Amino acid sequence: MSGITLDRLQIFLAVAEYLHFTRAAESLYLTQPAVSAAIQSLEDSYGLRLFHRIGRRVELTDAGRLLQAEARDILDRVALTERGLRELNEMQRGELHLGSSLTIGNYWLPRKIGEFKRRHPGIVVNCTLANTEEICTGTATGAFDLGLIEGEVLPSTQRHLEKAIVGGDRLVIVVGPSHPWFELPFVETHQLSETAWLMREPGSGTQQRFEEALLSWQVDPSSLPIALVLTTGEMVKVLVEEGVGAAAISELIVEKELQLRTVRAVPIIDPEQSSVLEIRRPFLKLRHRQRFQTKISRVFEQLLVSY
Amino acid sequence: MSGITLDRLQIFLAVAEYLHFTRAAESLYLTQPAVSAAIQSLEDSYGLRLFHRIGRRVELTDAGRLLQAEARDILDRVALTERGLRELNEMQRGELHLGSSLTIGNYWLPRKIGEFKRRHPGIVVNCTLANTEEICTGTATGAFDLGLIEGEVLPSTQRHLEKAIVGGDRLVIVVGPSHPWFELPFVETHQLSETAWLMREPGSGTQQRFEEALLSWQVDPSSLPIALVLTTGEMVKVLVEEGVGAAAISELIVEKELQLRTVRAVPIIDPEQSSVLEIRRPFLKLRHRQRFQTKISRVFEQLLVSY
DNA sequence: CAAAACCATCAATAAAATTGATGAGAACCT
DNA sequence: AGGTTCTCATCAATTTTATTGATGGTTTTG
Repeated sequence: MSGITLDRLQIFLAVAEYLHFTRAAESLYLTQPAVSAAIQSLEDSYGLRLFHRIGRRVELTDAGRLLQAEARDILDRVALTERGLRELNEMQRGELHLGSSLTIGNYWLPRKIGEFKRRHPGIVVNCTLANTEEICTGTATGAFDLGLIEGEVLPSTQRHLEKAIVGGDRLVIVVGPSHPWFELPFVETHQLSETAWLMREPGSGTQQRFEEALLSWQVDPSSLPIALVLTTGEMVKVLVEEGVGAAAISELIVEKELQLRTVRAVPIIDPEQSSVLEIRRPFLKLRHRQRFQTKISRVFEQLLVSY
Repeated sequence: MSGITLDRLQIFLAVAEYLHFTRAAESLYLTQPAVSAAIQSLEDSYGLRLFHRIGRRVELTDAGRLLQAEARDILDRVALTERGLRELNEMQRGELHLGSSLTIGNYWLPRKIGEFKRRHPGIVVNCTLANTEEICTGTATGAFDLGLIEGEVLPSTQRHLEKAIVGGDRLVIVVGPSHPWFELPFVETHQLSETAWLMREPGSGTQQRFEEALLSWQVDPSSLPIALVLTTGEMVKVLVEEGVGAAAISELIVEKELQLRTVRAVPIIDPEQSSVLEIRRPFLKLRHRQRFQTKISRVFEQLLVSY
């Protein structure tokens, strides 16, 4: 009895089109009285007539013509909105906000994103590279749908975040062609302090993991002669190629260089057990515990763990 | 259970505004479960979530933000349509939203509104006084049916607005009875710097126009000794009566005082041409270019330009 | 002038929204 | 920590609303 509803507008439009209550009713799979009632409630709400009932013919009044134009507009708008929501759900469009730490973002994630874009070209993927700390807080506050880090989760955000391993890499000890180790089949742990080292800065995940590994091999990290401290893996790589020293670096960063033999990954051997030592490092996927996850985010997550 | 309805959009918007189901329910005089049900049926219809439920906090999702914008648009449209229908009925009820700058609103518009109310007593006239900028944006966004300003149209809104001159006023130079100029037949432009001045603040339309006029008379505005800067014409008027100094002020504001001879409007003469100088200023009527104009608005507009 | 077409009306039914009460989970406050 | 409060989800019952099928009155048509 009260006011405009979308159903009534729909009915009104049908009547305005056919100028015929019964036919309009049929076209909407309704009965004729339902249509009459709908039109009447519109008319009663505003104290005017939308149709002239001239005998058994129906014509639009001025008010009816006004409403017809408006109703079309409104219903079009609603249809557009529905389509927008549906598309959002069916992943024909939408956004995915990723936050990733540097190594993952530069060397591991691009393939995943590429695959995702291939399957869902309509989705805009927005990937922010930052340090672990920023990825954790960003994921906790909702700036990112998913976060990817190599290191440990920032403790203050741990409560809000769910983590899972989605991959990993190895740190390898690399040297350039002019380095004495380049031709050696392997190096033993106690030899590590016999060369100059290129290091990442202390805060970096790579550096932390490397020192952790050294300790587990009973090597004192401070016994290694440090030639230079650099802030990106890129710089380390180039200087290793130049022969400035040895470095621990993600295998992902030097993949091409290893193929081209401009650097070599020297196996490290534990002399007591004669076993090859490896420095493995997990990649963590972070997600807010409670925040609702969009379908897009779920699908991407699926893709991350799939291979 | 199915699809969009206007009621549900209304409910959704309230929740999106308050980010609080219970408060949204109260604001609409509903119970909280009704609100929950409405939101859920929207969410279920499209298989997505509109709100993050994080603990006891509620946040909009991307989909929610999309819907919020659309819903506002749709409901605005519907409201406009409803108004249009009501007003079409007869001009016996309805609303007219005016936005006006201060001088016009206080001294010029009341007569117009009075005349309009005499002819159409059933129409509720709602007149908002604000500065030029707010009138422009309000008219552009549809908060006002018509806007009235003295100055220039805000550039960022110009695209949406249609302007027309509907009147104007003159700025007059006034002094109180104790002022030396009170008895002079006229004052020449070069004498203007020989008295203290009461000014409006720099942003005001009156002040802008006055300085513009001074420049056109080859008088440097900064050469005028400023006694006081005030934020309303009212205050300026009273202090001029007290003899504190001279001021440029709309003739409309001092109409009664001129009659009572508590202030005098001193003619300003260009000494070279011996001609009386005037500061005229147009009043502009603003209207949205595309938005549907109600009958009431059209009628009022007619009245504005009629005399 | 009868027959058909058409919309309005009505009582009965079906559907839907709304309510009030309750529960579960998280945040807040000692 | 532990109790309290806040908040949204859920549920059965109720009220409101929409729809139906049948019918009646009016106008057009043949």
